[in-house]
Amino acid sequence: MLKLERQQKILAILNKEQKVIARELSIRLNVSEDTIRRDLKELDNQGLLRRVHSGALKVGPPVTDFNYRTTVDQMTKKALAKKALPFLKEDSVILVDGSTTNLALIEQIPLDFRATIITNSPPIAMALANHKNISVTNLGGDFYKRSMIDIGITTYRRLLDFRADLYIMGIYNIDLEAGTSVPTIQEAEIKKQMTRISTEVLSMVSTDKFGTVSHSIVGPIEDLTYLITTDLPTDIHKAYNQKKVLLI
Amino acid sequence: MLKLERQQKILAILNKEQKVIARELSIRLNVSEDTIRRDLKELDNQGLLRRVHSGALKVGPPVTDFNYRTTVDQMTKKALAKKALPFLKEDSVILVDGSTTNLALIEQIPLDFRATIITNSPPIAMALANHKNISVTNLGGDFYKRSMIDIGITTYRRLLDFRADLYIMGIYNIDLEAGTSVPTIQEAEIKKQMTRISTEVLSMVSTDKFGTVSHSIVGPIEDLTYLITTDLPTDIHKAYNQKKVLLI
DNA sequence: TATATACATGCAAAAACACGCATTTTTTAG
DNA sequence: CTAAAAAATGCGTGTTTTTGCATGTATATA
Repeated sequence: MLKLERQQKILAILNKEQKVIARELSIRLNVSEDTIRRDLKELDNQGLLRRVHSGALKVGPPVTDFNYRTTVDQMTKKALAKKALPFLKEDSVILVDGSTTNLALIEQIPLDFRATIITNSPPIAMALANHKNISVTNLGGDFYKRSMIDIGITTYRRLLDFRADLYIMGIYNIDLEAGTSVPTIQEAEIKKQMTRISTEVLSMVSTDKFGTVSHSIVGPIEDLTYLITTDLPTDIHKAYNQKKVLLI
Repeated sequence: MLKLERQQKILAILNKEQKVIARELSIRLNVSEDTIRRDLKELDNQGLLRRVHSGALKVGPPVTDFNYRTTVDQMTKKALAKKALPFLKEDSVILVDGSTTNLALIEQIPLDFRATIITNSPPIAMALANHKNISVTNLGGDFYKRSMIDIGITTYRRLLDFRADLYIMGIYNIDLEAGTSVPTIQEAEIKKQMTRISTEVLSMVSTDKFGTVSHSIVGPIEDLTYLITTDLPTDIHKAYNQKKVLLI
């Protein structure tokens, strides 16, 4: 059986049964569990399913999915946010895209902080409702519910009207060679453009995302000005220090 | 059963029943209490529920004063929403602006309803996250936090690109002679434009808003196609029936 | 205070997993 | 059509995750 054909079948089964179990699939499709695991990993990178221990789940519904996207717990996110906070300069223009980690950062911003924030993420705009001195601009566009962000052509074109001092990029996957990547091409395009119009780029990354690659490439590591991490193994730390990115 | 699947089930149960008890869950989900406890701990770390002795409680959405701006109680809003719902046609393009009453309506829409919804209200977009058959477009613009809507020139200009079958207008003030009005001129301009590009206009109004006027006029009563009300005094009812608006 | 219940911790077994490597299959180039 | 290259697959090995249980501790309720 062809690889692609098999993966289609997996998706079909998943669509019907809401979940799949690796061991079961290896029997039903007459291949080894390793092959199934490899398939599931690829499909997960393409955002077509959600890989979990022993199998995979159908993607969505969006709200739960949005909450569950990262396996990282609130503690890690808060730690990252705390380290990133000093890089937000008062009275600057900050571009923020959607991710639960970015949301955690936004929630840490002092209530009297002065800045202009541009975002394509409605949850992030709403989280800033109580900050009197932050003016918020929503980019708008086609609302992509799974990530709770606006994407598409109109979002892209709106970006042409802006310049930002700092872009806080939400990271799905990061790899030393491949750079940063995301499951959908629309998201990748938006992130590329956001990078282009910003002087500096900051990203917060939890350890488990290192060395993972997804379907659509956003850009090389060099695009990042600051890379905020916690508990990074020394070998990875060394490797990234070669690149011209400020590792925090 | 897959771990994540189980955790999703716990959240679903919690969402329905407001609280869960560890011992109960271990029976309902066929796992040991230890496993349930571990699940609850993880979910608590992710901030998805609040762990308490013997079980867990539902964690409400973060409260903003936006939720309580209007004096009208949730009951009235739900009653209005129920009356308005039949006017939403499947497969139509619906323009919705921000208001707590409109939000209540959106929340009543069946999960499988098919439509295109355009809005300048992030909360409304987010409320539609679970409706698979509704495509949502965010207008974007300057985020006006007090009303949680996007306003300003860019919002206005984005509206030039759209046509809608129905515009659901949030009402601040309504008066027989003065028509509908809002506190800020920006909101008025947006509402005017939304009216222009829509075939029909629907508004839900609670009794206390009748006979009130605000700073910026949106338009005459005749602009409204449908006016949804409850418990309207007969004298007001009669007066409005003179105008060519369908009073419900 | 007494007693049952809930809890944290450590441990062990089973299952699932990642990784390297050899083998097979498919694709590409000549 | 054939040979080389690339990709996909399966297997062995060691590691990680998940789960349930046993033990001792903490907490609630009468």
